[in-house]
Amino acid sequence: MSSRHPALRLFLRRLQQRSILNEEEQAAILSIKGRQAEIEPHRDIIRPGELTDFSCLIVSGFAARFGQLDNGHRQITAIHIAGDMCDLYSLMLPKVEWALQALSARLAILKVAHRDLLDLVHAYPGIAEAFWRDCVADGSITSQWVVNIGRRDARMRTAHLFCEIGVRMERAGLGRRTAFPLSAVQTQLADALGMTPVHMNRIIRGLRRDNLLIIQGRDVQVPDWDRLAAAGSFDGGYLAMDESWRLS
Amino acid sequence: MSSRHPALRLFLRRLQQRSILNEEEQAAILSIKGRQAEIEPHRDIIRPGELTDFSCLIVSGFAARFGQLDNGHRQITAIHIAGDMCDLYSLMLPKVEWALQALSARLAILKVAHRDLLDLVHAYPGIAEAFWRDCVADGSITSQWVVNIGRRDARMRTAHLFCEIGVRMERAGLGRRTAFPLSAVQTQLADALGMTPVHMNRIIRGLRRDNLLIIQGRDVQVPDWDRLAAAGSFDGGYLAMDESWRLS
DNA sequence: CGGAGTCTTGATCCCGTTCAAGCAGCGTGG
DNA sequence: CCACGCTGCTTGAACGGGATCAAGACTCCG
Repeated sequence: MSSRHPALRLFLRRLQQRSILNEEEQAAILSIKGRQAEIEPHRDIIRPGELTDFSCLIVSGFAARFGQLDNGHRQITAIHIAGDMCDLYSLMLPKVEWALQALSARLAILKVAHRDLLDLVHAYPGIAEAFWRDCVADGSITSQWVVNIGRRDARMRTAHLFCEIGVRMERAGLGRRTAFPLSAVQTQLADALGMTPVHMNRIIRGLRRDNLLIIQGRDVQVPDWDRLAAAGSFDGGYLAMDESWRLS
Repeated sequence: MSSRHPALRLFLRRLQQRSILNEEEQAAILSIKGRQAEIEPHRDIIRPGELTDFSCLIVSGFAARFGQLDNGHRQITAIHIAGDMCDLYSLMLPKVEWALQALSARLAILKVAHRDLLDLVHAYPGIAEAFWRDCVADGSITSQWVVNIGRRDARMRTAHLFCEIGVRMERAGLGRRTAFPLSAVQTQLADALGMTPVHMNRIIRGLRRDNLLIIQGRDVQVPDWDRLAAAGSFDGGYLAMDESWRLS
């Protein structure tokens, strides 16, 4: 049990980038109660087919939403960073269809009961709208992934993903878009981009050779943002994170 | 101006498949006012970058959400059928990032002012939740598309898409999953599945040769549903259309 | 020191693209 | 009535991006 958990500040900050919340609503968000848990890598937080009664706020680390195929292949459909309430949608559709899994070692989450979230939603219309809006933004990102995987070649795809993560990390206050931590192995990036680990490796090597990316252990650096953005023809509008949203 | 428009009945039916609405809320949905319009094919209903103040309820025909790339390539990220309020998400993020376009000739829509929808949302919490839930379901479908395009080969992908459309048409009361109208040309299906029109043609020919699909003009028939579903390893759970959702 | 996981590299193969052309249906206009 | 042009469907041939198979190298850790 914890109140005013640091992750709640991140979460509130996230919501406020897209929605306006009054004092009372802000306080209500910050007083959300949850149970913290550490998740080991490759361990499912949520298994598809289950009926859930909680959502997961990421405290630190990375998590991903997985789709799984009969033949054992997996496809990541979303990557979540600290401050994301990564399965907020399960509040509306508690029978989840997607596995949620730690991307990296050292994933810490805060499990928040649906009951508590629903109470918030019913008591504060502004919070309901903010949650709804965040679910829509999540969908916008997923749509962009469809475009990315469907119509861009491997190199563009990869550059685009690094741009997206960079911008999201920066806006979350977890780094700069040109320098941020990313603890995901190449196999997982491949699963996110719909390609094989071998090819993922070659593409990343290429990006490093061309000095578009510098990757050292868990740290990513972008020497020249504009060139990387051009290589991925990245336009962050779909992230719905600039101020133009702030109209009720 | 119209009230109790037939499309509103479809829309209400859609909402009620996922959410519980009381009498008053049902009546409120049915009394939504809108301006009907006929859209020509290849004409944008909504252009990306615009600020919208209305949403589109499809009366008849098909519409699609498009992502566009610098090189002119397009990727469809969602297909909408009659009864879909196809850009409900713009209610929360009025600055749209996606083009919305007629997929077929003979698309009729009902333009509904955001103002009216927001009034409904504020007056009836049940409607707000139903709208929110539908946005989440839309996101679930988009996630499935990521899996489909990212990890399935062309034949599976195609079979999967036909299964999805079949089930959605059936649930909307617009046909049976084994026999439904679909007015989309092969080029557009290719844009939805991230492939070239030429290859799309070959795959469809293959499915017809194997008697998995019968396509005559605008009508699709599925001689053996189970075989088609197997060919696409289709499991409709992600559509969130069975009754298990009906818990508030 | 051995083993597991990750990164790296090479060789070969194939699914899907690309380029190109022919064909069928259909509305339009001479 | 046929010629035409347009749009969508179909087919062939050749190419290439990414997959697949296989093995070696590095790092971390027990």
